[in-house]
Amino acid sequence: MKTVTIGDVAKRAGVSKSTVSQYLNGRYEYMAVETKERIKKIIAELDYNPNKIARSLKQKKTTTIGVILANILYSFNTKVMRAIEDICNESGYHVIICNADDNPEKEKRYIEMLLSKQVDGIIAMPTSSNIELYQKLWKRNFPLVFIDRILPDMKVSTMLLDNEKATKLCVGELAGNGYEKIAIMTMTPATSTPRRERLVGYKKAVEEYGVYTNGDYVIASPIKEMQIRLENLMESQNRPEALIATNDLTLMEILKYVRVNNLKVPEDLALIGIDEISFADIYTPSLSTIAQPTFEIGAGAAELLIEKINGKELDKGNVHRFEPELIRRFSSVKIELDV
Amino acid sequence: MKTVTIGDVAKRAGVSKSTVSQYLNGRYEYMAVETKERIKKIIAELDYNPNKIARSLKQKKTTTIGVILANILYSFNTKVMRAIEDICNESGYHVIICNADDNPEKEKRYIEMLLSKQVDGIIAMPTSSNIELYQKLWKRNFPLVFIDRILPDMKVSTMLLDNEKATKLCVGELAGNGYEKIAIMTMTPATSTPRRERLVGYKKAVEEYGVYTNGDYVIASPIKEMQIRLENLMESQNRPEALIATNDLTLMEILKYVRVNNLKVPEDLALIGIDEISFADIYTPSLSTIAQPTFEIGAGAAELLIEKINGKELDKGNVHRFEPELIRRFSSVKIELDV
DNA sequence: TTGTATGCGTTATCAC
DNA sequence: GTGATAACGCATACAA
Repeated sequence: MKTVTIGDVAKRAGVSKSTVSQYLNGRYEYMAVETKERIKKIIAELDYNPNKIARSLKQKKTTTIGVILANILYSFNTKVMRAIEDICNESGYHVIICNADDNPEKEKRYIEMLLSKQVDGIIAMPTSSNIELYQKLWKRNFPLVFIDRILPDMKVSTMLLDNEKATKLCVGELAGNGYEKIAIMTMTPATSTPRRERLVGYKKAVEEYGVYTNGDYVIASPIKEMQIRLENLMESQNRPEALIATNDLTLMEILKYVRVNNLKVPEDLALIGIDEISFADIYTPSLSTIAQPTFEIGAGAAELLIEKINGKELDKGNVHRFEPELIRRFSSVKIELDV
Repeated sequence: MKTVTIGDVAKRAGVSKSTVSQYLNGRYEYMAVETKERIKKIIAELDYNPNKIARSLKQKKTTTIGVILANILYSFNTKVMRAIEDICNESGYHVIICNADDNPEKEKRYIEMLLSKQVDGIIAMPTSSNIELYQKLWKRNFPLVFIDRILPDMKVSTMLLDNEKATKLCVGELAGNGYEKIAIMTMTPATSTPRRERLVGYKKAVEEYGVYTNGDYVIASPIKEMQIRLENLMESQNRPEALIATNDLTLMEILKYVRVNNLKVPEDLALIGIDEISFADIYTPSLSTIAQPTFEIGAGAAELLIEKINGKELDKGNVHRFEPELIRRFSSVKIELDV
């Protein structure tokens, strides 16, 4: 598979490399129609495909970006990724995917590899352990957009849900349906931006709506311990009537518990979860959720990044909050009569 | 952000570019320990990061591969992607993600862009409309591995499920539980490899197990028409006792129908689906499924591609079949007594 | 309108 | 042990 270069095309067409280059870059203005046609023909004949690596070297532009996220298997990330790729494809960018697994070492290696590959920009859901590295990029004015997480001490443009509002919607929905004892469950570590903010939103909302809460009603736990924590909660004398799941994985755990213990939803326990899950409409009862505008978040990040790459610095490190949307179904409703 | 090059390091260290290059590539053999240390220090000082684009140009190797799939949002694809990226990361490869949406035009553009970017190899779930293009690559001996779909007239290494066996397992499980009227539902177009093979498997198995079937029991339909088709099927006088969903999306549609019509599973309709869905264990009743070894398929494709890139052509275009696994739960069981 | 020369940052081949 | 120099394939002044 010996590669055919611009030189081969030039020779065969009896013109110089520059002329072919002109042709390739659409600068037909000062070109004879016949040369144009000849070059076109030869290119087809030789099946010539320009080497973008060489082009990138010269132009210092790769039309490639890197996306660093925890794990593409998580639904939010999958959707965000798809949105990013869509926008990038429209604009002629390629995207390199990096699953950093919230592992700072891995994240660091990815960042360095991406830079070394001269990507034009990076979109990341950053861990908080590579702050200096990101800070370096940011200071160099390297195109950078964060998703879902805010890092201290640097104003990098960030796209994320209005997390406080999301939990506020949860509490509001449950309170509005007459539930007064509302607990919340979240994954640990509870230090990442969304988890932290969602808890804050809960606390504020509980106060605002005047519903009951106590320390035991806020459960932050690793996935594996959730069943035990749920058991403790539900067997306490002050058991809640309703439970908020701060993300899809947590909701799944709660549903497992519900199933094993044969609880009736919402009679025994009303539920609402942040993140729209695939089976919300299929489950019985259907599950009320707070949907994130995942597509908008991903697309927004990609659009902004591309603007930055193109030097249109319309955004100087703002935090962009996206609206959560309550999708009311039946797991959060108050059932007065037996059905 | 003026970039620091190997030349800067060389100058500052008082050596030549060649020596720095040697250092970078770990050829310390003939290098004085002190030069080595000096270079090391300078590199740290200058925060030098080698430009892999330049390196790629010279070496004709980008350590990047492209993955072309229909849509990362589909669960099978997400998992396969994650597996590929894992293996690639271990081996120092980067992966560019391409959502072709089963659109031949898009697919073609992606292939050309990837080649133009000099990727070292491509993993694809190909449409059948770019056969000539793939054939060209294959003839050039360009590293290429397919997943999930077999294309005629070229022996490209392909990783996919033993699809016939998958539906055979479905029929076997249902028949073994005493169901005798077993229908199957698949998405159209039913021409892609897995859909075609799964139908074949069904037909063979129905014969083998001697259970009843007829033309109406094989439903191939676009997603949007499935509700109507299901209604027709279930309201016919010869309604099936059990239904096989050939993939997760189809199963979702069936579950919607079940919910709307308040059917009892498995009493009114037993179910089993190919693809392990996230809520199989949470749904009531739990859902029997045939799991694909998605991780193994993705990892296998990546490993083989990397071997090919490295010229270890251990595999000459074989078709690798992966074993489906029956996960028996309750939607396929025969209930004799009321519970 | 087209050609020549040079550089992009690196590696490879030889000398020294 | 180390250095000079020529590629890699393309783009861009500037010349013609």
